Amino acid sequence: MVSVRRPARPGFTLKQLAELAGVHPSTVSRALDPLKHGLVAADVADRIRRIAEEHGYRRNSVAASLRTQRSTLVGVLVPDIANPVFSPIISGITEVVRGQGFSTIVADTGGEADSGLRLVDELIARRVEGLVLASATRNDPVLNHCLAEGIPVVLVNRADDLDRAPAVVSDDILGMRAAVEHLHGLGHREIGFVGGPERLSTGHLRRIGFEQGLTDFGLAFRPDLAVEARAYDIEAGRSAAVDLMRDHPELTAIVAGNDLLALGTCAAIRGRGLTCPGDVSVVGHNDMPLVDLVEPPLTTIRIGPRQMGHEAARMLLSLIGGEAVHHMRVVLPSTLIVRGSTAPPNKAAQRR
Amino acid sequence: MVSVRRPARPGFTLKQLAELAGVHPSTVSRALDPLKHGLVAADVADRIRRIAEEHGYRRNSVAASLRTQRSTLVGVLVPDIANPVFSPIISGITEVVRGQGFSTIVADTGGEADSGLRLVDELIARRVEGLVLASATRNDPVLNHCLAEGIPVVLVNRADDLDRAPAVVSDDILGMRAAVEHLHGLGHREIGFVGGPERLSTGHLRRIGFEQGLTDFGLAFRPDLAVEARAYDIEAGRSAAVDLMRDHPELTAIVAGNDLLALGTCAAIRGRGLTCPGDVSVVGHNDMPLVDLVEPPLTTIRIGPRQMGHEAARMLLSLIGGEAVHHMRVVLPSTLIVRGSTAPPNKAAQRR
DNA sequence: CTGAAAGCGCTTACAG
DNA sequence: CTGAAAGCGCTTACAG
Repeated sequence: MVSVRRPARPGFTLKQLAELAGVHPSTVSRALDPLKHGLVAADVADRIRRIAEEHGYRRNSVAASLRTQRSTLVGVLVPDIANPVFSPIISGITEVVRGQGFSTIVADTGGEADSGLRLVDELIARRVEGLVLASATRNDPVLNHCLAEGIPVVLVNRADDLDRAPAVVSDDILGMRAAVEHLHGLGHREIGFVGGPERLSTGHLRRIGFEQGLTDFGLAFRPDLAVEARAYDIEAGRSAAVDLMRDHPELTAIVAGNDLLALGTCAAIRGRGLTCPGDVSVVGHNDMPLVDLVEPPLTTIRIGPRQMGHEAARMLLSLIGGEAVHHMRVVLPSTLIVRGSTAPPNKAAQRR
Repeated sequence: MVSVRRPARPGFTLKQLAELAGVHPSTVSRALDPLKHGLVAADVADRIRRIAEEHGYRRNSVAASLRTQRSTLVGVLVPDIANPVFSPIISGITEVVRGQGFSTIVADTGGEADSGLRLVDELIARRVEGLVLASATRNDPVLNHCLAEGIPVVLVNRADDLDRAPAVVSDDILGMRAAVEHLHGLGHREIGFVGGPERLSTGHLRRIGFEQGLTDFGLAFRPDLAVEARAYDIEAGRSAAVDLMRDHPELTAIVAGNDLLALGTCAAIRGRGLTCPGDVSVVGHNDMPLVDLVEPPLTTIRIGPRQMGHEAARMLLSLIGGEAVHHMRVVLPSTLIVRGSTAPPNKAAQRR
């Protein structure tokens, strides 16, 4: 069972503990520090720890932080904590930094740069030792600010255009090429793209990947085959897909920039009185929870958000430790997961 | 556009700023404190702020915290940050406390009491001023610990059996009664329950609500009509529903303790070669994202997790401010959302 | 192995 | 309106 500690005695400080133990505060400090209690005679250290326990001593890490100039705190900025892509990233980061005694402060920018800047200032005032930005745009004012402040910073899921900070991302380009390859293999030749915002590296690179995919298989790319949704959500995806299919009724397949855009695309397909995958196949990206249970179950590109968090945290800890980071962009592989939203093209649809 | 501040000068302290301005540090402290700069001559205050800006002064809130004995930090414990029920709760809490200058540290217990205790100790060492527990069981060791430590604490989503701490929850009982009412109205008379763990207030109260629902409509409750899933996830729901339907093939409807259990129940129904809602209707709880898009779209009870977060944060701030809290349990209403997973009973099914 | 001293960077009650 | 002093609770280089 769970051991319940002696209740805290409010205002019981290290100094008082030292008096009780009949030693100097510095000895108490050493005895209580796992890295230093070797410097103290074993019996003394034991006695101090026993008294600390009996009296419910609680170390004040605010005071320790001020003295050591280290907060053992890292900040994480996400554009939307409720977006299921970010929660495993956050967990992954926390898991790794906890191992080094760090805690994580998570802040939600709501996707707004102004709010991001305010939050970063607040985190800096709290002396966080480093920052992970999951919210970065391709040229991010918040990243500019962090760089100007000289605080260790790592990007995750999204990268900077100029690689001014290390980033851990999934292979956006290869993922979308795999999507096109899959559709081409099924026999599709008229393939469109509903992408995320171009100001985000994921929006930009996944579109590039789509284009490369077409080229890989000798299909002509024309700019109007790719539309840009104004946000990564279902409604923006639906709206963009409506436009795309209005201009391109010949399409038998659509690659989407993420799963929510894909779900919006499915809605747009139904809105035209068509079916997915009967008339139009759809591929998403991310493999977020429950997309295996929607109708039709979504074919998508699975990424490893938790691993991205792990890797980003490891890089941040290196940076904090003053080590050089050797890779400015760590690209994790992703996998095509084939489900029910893709099928060979319907001949009738092709004649439409 | 976004204004970029002068870069921080590392190690530039209030004392140095005071020297530059030719005033005493205490005057700088006052000039920079929005609540106190009225105490300083306007021209002096302006000059100080200008110099602070020019030199990239950054207040060290660690030092301020030590001096004032206030961290303006609150902690939030969740059992699983990746569970979409908790993200809006976290957002809601953060939104409210930010307004009072607080930041939020989120910690993920993974549902384990030991881990929760460790995390709470860490948060207390960081001198968080209060804690929101979204992870509480009906008799929670972590809550015991917080109570023993005397730290302000509020529960959210889940309550303590003895109401030893204020809690903000949705109306678990009424929600499940509404589910039964809906099914009864469709004509169902053989209704079962797949509930969450009884050690959680949601698991316990929703089952009670189910039982009351049966009684409301003159249907006999027998204990074996309700099974307990070992966790709030799809697989546990499936497994529990398999057992329930094996023992009760006559059921034409199943109420589930949350949406994931409901999705598991749907899987179990398909596993028996039956259909939902053709053979068995299913009702969930929470209305989590995407359950409107699964097949069949889930009939469920919608709660307001963000509002729960708001309310919990307001209560915590009151507690921190030393005010009395008048309601030990704030119960927010929930709403039945009817979708495709419920339909009138199939006569053939009833004869099975 | 232990102690004495200094100091991390702020804020605030007190005095003038 | 401003200054001087004290102190929040730790840690660590230095001395012995």
